[in-house]
Amino acid sequence: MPELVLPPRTRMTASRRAVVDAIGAHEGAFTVVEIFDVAREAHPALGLATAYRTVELLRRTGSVHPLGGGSYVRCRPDHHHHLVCVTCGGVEETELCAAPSDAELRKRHGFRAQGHELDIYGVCKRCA
Amino acid sequence: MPELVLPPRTRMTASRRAVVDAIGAHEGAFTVVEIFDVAREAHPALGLATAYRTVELLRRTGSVHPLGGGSYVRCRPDHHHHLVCVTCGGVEETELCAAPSDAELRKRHGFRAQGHELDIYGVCKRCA
DNA sequence: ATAACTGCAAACGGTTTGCAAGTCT
DNA sequence: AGACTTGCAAACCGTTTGCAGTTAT
Repeated sequence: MPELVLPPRTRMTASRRAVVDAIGAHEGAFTVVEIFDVAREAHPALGLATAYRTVELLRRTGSVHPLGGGSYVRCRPDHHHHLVCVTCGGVEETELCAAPSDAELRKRHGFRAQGHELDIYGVCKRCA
Repeated sequence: MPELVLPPRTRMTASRRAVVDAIGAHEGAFTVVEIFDVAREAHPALGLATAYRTVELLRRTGSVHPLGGGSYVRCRPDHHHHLVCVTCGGVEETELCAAPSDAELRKRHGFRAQGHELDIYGVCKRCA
């Protein structure tokens, strides 16, 4: 289970607890607004700006990863991808990640995604 | 070479030509604003809204694919991904696609992406 | 002739920011 | 006390839309 960690010198307050717990309980990709709606049930005074700020803190520690289009996923320790150089054959790892959203896969294919593997082909820095 | 095709009942005008040509000449991922800037050199009267509308037309025919975060790629005919069911082992294809942007890979890793392969694992519709 | 298309400017919606009040240590 | 955090509302910015004039077929 990946941990959801805040950066140093930050406090775990009731507002942040609500946001972190909502993310921890969520399956698959999420948007800040989705998390906000859930977190507000536990902590009705929560403001949307605080939800955005808390997700940003989690992103800084690498606890969550933006997929683009406003959606995020919790990062898993074993979740990384490969940059394969077509010139020298070298393989490098990257934590950069993007994949079709769970919602889109569900809607278009009835498919419930659990994880993915991504290999990117191109020319590495040394060969460029 | 993937074709850039407009939907039926649409006209190929000078404005659209400029946008389509700019996309055709572009390598890798692009944003609408980037394409707009290039297309406007060929057709200075071009409006930003028309650039957005034209990219949307190309998306409808599957000629380009949104990656999220506002960036797009031209779709290639051989560019599709796999949905692998962890229950029955079946493999389904999808045209849904997302990958880290070329710009991000370049900035973070000095890597020049050319293509990628993506396998998504989960539970298919029949097994759900 | 007429349905499609255009640029413009205003509207929109998600995200960020400034700030004065409140809270944790 | 003092740094950190909050919710609010205003600002921001990329994108979409309404519209009156123009163009392709």
